[in-house]
This record gives sequence, structure tokens and C-alpha cells, in this order.
Amino acid sequence: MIKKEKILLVDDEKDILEFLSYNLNKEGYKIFTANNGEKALREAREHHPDLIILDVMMPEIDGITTCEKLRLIPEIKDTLVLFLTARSEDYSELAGFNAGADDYVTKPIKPKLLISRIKALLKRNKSKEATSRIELGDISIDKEKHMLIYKNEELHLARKEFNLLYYLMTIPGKVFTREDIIHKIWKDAVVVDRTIDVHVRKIREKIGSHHIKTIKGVGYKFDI
Amino acid sequence: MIKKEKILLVDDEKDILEFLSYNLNKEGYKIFTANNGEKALREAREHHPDLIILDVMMPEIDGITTCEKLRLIPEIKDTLVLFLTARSEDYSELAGFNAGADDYVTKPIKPKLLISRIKALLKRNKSKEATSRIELGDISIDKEKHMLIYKNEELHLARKEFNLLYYLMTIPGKVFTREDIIHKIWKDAVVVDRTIDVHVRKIREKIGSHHIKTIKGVGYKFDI
DNA sequence: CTCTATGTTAACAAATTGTTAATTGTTTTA
DNA sequence: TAAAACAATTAACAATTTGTTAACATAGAG
Repeated sequence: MIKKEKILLVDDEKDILEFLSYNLNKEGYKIFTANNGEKALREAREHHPDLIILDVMMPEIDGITTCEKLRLIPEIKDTLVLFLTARSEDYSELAGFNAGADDYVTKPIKPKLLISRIKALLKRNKSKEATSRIELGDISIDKEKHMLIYKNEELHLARKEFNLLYYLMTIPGKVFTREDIIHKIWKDAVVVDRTIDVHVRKIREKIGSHHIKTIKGVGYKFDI
Repeated sequence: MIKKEKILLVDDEKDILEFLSYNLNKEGYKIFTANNGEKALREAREHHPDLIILDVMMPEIDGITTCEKLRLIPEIKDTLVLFLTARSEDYSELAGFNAGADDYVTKPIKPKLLISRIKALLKRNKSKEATSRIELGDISIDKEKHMLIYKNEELHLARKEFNLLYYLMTIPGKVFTREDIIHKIWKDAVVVDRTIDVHVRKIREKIGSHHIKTIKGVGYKFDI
């Protein structure tokens, strides 16, 4: 199942809301709309969109003020915000970024351009979230944190052990040959076969021996 | 002392390089130039610019390819990239953002517009970095005020100690390598490994040794 | 049953980090 | 501005952890 990213559109002009809803919907995004800042805050709080598209020029609460208010909501403070501004308003460009905008697009809106910007933003955001964490059964391993949790208990693996286990866990079930392992973990340094065994043994000592299976004559694999 | 932000200009036309160098230099930026993608990569690797301005249309390696290659360099992958493109090339807009551009400006270049974009980009980036206060468990650290509160008591850390602790606390749990740390705290000055240890030791002396964990062979991390 | 790949253990080597104290540089204070 | 206080760095060495290997044991395929 593909995750539909949620976008909240905020503009006081009904035509623009419809126009954008249509175009973005066609791209597969889930769209919410609001025609003023007040409602935008409510919608944002309720739906936690991945991206908020805000018109700068709106009666009552303008886009920039709305953005500042949005940033005060904890769940929203990291949400992407894209501003719609009138062409080459240098001032609003600056002010918008101060308020915490992530990008802006000038009106009149070209759908193709807007969509490419949206994709870029969401992509950038996603890669930021991309964790180095793998969870499989009762084991969770996080490369960045160099942390292994086994049965809700944090335990320590030495560097080689850690890298080896992490490597096997990247593709559970796949058999990695000794050659694969040496190439990945030892960068082709010359080590004797027993060395791998010893490391495997030490890992098994810590997480139990059933997780790493030996395929005789082939290599090792991780199984849940 | 005001920090001069470094900008790397990449364009195959000498005239443009000179024109932009002149204008940006006048604004107080430190400028580096390259007239092809190859050199751009070298310069970027050497100088770690804050922003890279890339011409899309270049012989041999074009701007987009260059950008993709730049993104593969760890130290560069978060550096801002601004593209220079021919007027309303929708295609290049798309390709550029996919390659990881942060903004683009169409040719012919209007210096005032370009500078306002640059300022906006650099500002955005700076504000992203400037999360002044971090509270974690019984420790609260405020960069702006250069203040550390541990168990409701204010205590003093020397500058390097402070910066180091602050850096580790920006992403709790994440292991920072010695390389990361030297790059961030010492700006690649040549210091011996023991130096870090000693600073870590002094921090531990003050906030207890359990907060900063050593991951042997990997680095240090802050944990609550 | 035999042969070979793998498991196990312990000893050792190597790598990494911790600690102390001395030295040098920098800032503050009287 | 000199003295004092503080901060940063390093060398030397200690302590610890990690990595590797040899030697031998064992298991399992054929």
C-alpha cells in the first residue's frame, strides 16, 4: 500500500482551492482545504498534513501570521509549508522565510511547477526521516544510534559484531556468503574463516542462536 | 567577528563567474569559483561552502549531474544548491529539484533578485541550525546564553566543552564519530584524538559519566 | 562412517580510549 | 600591564575493549 501524503490547501479564493485540489488530487495526494487562517489551524491540528500550502494574501489572518501560529503547534512545527505569493514580491519572500516557510511559488500558478516543488519538498523531508532502524520480531537495531534492543533490553555489541548483525538484518532471510560478509565488513582485508565464526558465535551468545542460521557450504542468514 | 558565508560559483562562462563574483563579494560573501563540474566537486570537497550556485547548462558534466554527484559527498549532502537556468525551462526545473536543488534563478540574472534569494536560503538554513535551547532529562543547555543547567543547578563549561556537549545533544542517541566532532567543533583544525577524550572527561566530571557514552571504534553519543 | 565445514575456547595481539600532569595560550583581574 | 586564573592541547602511559588466530571439537552431508 502506498502512503497517500496529506496536503492542506489554504486560500481565500474558492476558485484556486478547486483548481489546486483537482490537480493535486490527480497526483494522488489526499487534499484538505481551508479558506482562512482560523480554519487552517483547525484542519492542521486535526489531520496532521505532510505539507501545508498557504496563500500569503488573505483577509483577516494573512498567510505569514498563520504560518507563525502553525509553528507554535508542537505536532505541526516540523510540517512543511509552501507559500503562494504574488509575482516577485521580494518583501514577502523574505518575510515568508522568516515565518518558517520551506518554499514558495509565485502566482499565477503553473501546476507542473507547483507539483515538482511539492515532490521535491516531500522527498527532502522523507529522506530526513529515513531511519537507519530495522525492527524484526523481538530485535530492533539502529545503526545511527549503534543500539541493539533484544527483548526490550538494550545490549552492547562490539563494532564488528554490530556491523555484521546489521548487515545480515538488512535483508532478512537472504543468505550472505562468507565472501559477501568479508567484502562488506572487512573491506577485503585478509581474515581467516574462523574469524567470522567467532563473531557469529559472540552475536549468538547475546541474541540467542536461532536468529542467525548457518547454511552449510553457503553462508549465514538472519531469520526472525 | 561576522562569519563570512562561503559560496561556490560554478559556470562555464568566465564572464558570468566574474560578474557574480564581483556582485556577491560586494555583499560580503567569500567566493570560490569553478568553470566545470569536475572542479566544482574538488572545490566543494576542499572548502565546504555554505551555498553552491550551479549553472544547469555546462559542457561535459552538466549542472544537474554535478549536483547529484555533490549530494553523494557526505559533508556536502546538506549544502544548499541554487541552480541557474535558462528562462522558463520547465524541464530543468523538474530535473533540478529531483537532483536536490534548493532553489533556482532564471537567466538573465538580476543581481538584486539573486542576492535576495541567496539571503533567504542562507537564512532558512541558519534558522534550521539555531535551535538554541535543548532540554533532555535533568540537563538543559542553552547555546545562546551559553548556559548549562544540571539538576537545577547552573554550572560552567568551558567553550570547547560546551560546544561539544551541545553538539552531542542536538541528536540524542546518535553516535557522532570523532571525525564528525572534529569537523564540527574544530573546523578541521589538526588536533590529536586525546584532545577529544580530555574534553569528554571534563564534561563527565561535571554532569556525571553516564550521559556521554563511548561506543568504542565508533564515537560518542549523548543519552539521557 | 568419513570428510569437511563449522563451532568453541582461550590466548594473544592490536586498537582504542581513559587519565594525569605538564605545557602553552588566552582572558580576567587587581 | 603584570599577575593570576582559566582554558586548550599534548605527551606519556595505563586500562580496557575488541579482533584474530590456533588448536581442537563437533556436527552433518553424502
